[in-house]
Amino acid sequence: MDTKTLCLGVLTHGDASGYEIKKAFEDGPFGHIQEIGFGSIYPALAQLLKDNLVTVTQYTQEGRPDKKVYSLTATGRLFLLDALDEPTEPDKVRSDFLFRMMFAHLLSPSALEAMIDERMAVLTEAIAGLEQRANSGFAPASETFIDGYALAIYRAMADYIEENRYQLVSASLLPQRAVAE
Amino acid sequence: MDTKTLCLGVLTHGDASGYEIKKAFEDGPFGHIQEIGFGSIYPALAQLLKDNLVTVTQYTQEGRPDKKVYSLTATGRLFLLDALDEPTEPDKVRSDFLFRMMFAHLLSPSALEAMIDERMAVLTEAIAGLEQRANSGFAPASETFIDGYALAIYRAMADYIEENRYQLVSASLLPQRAVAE
DNA sequence: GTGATATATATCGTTACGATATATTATAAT
DNA sequence: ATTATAATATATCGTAACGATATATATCAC
Repeated sequence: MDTKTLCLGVLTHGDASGYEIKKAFEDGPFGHIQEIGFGSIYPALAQLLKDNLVTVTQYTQEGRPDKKVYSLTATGRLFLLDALDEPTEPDKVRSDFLFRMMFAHLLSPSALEAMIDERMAVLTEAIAGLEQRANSGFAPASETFIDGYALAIYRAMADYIEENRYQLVSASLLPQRAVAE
Repeated sequence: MDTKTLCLGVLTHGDASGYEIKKAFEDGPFGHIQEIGFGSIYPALAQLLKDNLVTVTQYTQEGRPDKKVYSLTATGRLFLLDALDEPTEPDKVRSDFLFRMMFAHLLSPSALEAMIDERMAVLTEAIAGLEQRANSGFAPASETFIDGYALAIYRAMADYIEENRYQLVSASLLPQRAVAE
């Protein structure tokens, strides 16, 4: 799923600027699907415009910079529908945290504990945020489903780490063979 | 965590070729951390060699292509240790599946069911593989921890989808407003 | 008042990704 | 028996994405 298709997806929820599309992938309804940066969004929007999959209207704002609001065209909508019909790619994960845990035996116990504590803090905060959102107002079925999915995963992560962290910490307390050899 | 550091990480487990490094990120101990392709690995190894973080020995094999086996240098090991000491980046996820679930209301019920069934099949297979590996032999604490972590997440995903899929399917049965408007 | 956060777009160099090419052997299927 | 596929092994190349940076203003907290 490339950035262009991702942008088209957000635009089905209503017209938006590049900045607003980014926000949708941060805290908004697309927040747990993936992250995208401005360096991907603006070139993608320029390309979509060239291909007539979106149109743009420029709004002059007082105080703030001009806003370019993009709208989906009929062709754009069909393009998205076609993309949705293609085979689903497997999920892609990259966990800097897990990579570090792979080298628990090379870390000092205190450094390791600090990493795990930091990770737990991030998870606890994410869980609290999702719980709050779940109890506040109405959302479309898809958003409720995805928020619940993310919540279930974060809880599973936090529970697992809390119950098994001692395994890594004891490995860290052993003589650091890999460094010594 | 860039590809170069990822490669150095694998090499702490012993000398390896580019091909073997890729395998380590497929089924091996690094399997649940992230994916990397040859297009990333070979240029990374060339760069590491240039920077004297690894050395290479070429083995002429009968039948098979020549094998270039890379070894970590002392400098390379220090480089990895320094990288491990830097702030941990947040996990990055990109889920083509969740993106599609966001548009459940635009899909036909049968297409949606097929996507969910396919996803469940992938998860069930991953869970079975991890359960088998958990009951077969001894592994370092870090690998046991990471496999258990992955297993906990896959189970949480499968359980959640099985219990909440009806929410999406009923949304799909409603008139497709977005297309009709 | 000073620094941080939010709004808003854009570019640019480096990285990474995905597809493809090449070559051989072992195994599986028809 | 023959054909196809998977596995072993390296490498490149065009495209896509990422991360940092630049620019500009307003609000908000300390």
